Amino acid sequence: MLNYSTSEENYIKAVYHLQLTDDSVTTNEVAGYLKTKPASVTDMMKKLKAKKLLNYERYRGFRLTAEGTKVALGIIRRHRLWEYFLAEKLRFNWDEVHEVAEELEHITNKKLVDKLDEFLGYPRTDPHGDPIPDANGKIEVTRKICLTELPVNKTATVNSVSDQSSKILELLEHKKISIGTRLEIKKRFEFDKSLEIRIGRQPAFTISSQLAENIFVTHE
Amino acid sequence: MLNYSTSEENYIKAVYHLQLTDDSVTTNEVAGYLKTKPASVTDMMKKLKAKKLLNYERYRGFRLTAEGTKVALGIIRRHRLWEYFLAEKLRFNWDEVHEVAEELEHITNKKLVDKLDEFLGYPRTDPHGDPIPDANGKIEVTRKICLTELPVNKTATVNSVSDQSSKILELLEHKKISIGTRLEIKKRFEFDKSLEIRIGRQPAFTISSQLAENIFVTHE
DNA sequence: AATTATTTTTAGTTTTGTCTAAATTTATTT
DNA sequence: AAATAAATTTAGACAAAACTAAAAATAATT
Ligand SMILES: [Mn+2]
Ligand SMILES: [Mn+2]
Ligand SMILES: [Mn+2]
Ligand SMILES: [Mn+2]
Repeated sequence: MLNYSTSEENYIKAVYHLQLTDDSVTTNEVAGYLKTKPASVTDMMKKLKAKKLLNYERYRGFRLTAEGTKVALGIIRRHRLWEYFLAEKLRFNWDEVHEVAEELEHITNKKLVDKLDEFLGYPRTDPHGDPIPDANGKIEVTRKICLTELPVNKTATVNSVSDQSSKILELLEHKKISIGTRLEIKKRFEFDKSLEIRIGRQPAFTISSQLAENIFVTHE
Repeated sequence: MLNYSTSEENYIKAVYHLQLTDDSVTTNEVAGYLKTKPASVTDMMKKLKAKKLLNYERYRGFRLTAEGTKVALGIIRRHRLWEYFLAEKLRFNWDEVHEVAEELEHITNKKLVDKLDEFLGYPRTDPHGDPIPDANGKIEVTRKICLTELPVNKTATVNSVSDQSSKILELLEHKKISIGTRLEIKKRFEFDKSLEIRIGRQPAFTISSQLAENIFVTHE
């Protein structure tokens, strides 16, 4: 496996994340995601195409090749292992891990990564609930749904949260909701799409539609 | 404290290390140390002078300013904390830690470094026996001498080893010498400068002058 | 279908860090 | 004190990664 620059890696990862929801990724999407300019994206996409990491015909958008996907999963593995390390070992808050992991992920030394994985006890998910690819690049596909789609009275487990700011963290901590919390919806209110939810045997309480939209759960 | 590029940091650290033994550091010394060309060194020295990190008049060599020294100690702190982490937590061998730490040292996030220090239990020295600067940039000055200079029959403690290759590690492991080992010289042989040394009550054995030259000890 | 708007690409700069080759300065010999 | 050698700096080139502004292609409207 060849080595890629920090910049190349950031673009590869961006395309990977964007193509999860979108089948073809556009120049403007990548530019928006990385806070860079469209012209810079075009330059880099040409380079990554030349390295056979993505398919790209001009004006047609991009998708990672199998090789590109493998590279992306390596970066994501490192990113999430470091996030786990920062949260579990260094007691970082949930909203502080991402920024530092964004730098640590670019150190590709294989022994470092695999020994870190071992040291951490082979964690399955990062502090945001996202799955960590294993040393072979295999990643768990969790069929998660948005809390807004969960049927009433079906118990589900909080799997991940899409917004990762300190503002949502503050609210989630106050409501005592975290990754792994088991909960069920008792009632949905049509007027403001707010939800009445219950955790275990505790009294039910209400959460806003804005919060519910950012919570993802698994059930059955 | 401003932020410096990876490249700037590598040069700052090189000058720091070189000026420990040499009162003025030369262009060729830095080029040799960093495996770069003299012309590149001159370019960077101009830049670091402009940033007031070192004193430099052309053709006259360089020395770090107080500010430059502070920056250097920050880099060395990060380098040695990561070396300690790699050796103690990830069970890296002694000769494998340097290369990875060379990359990790450039992540300057203060919280990361200070929390790592706390997690490691505020270690005083790295796996090679070199002191780790504290969060304020204070570093212990150990009056260490080369084993070749230790008087006969004076017990001393192995403090550090200047060569950090796997070849010296192999030999030291075989001889059961490591950082912290207490030993004394029983006899020096003029012919080849070899030394007969003893560890505790064990039988004495011989080491070569080439090995002795790379071992540093403290005594009293 | 023609016009307008949006997206994407191209062309040309800029910054950082590296290099080679030539020029200059300093150090060492004769 | 010249002459020669070594070290250092300058000049000019190059690659990576970013940018702006203009051109080209595609998409959306009228
Ligand atoms: Mn990154
Ligand atoms: Mn994450
Ligand atoms: Mn380094
Ligand atoms: Mn060390």
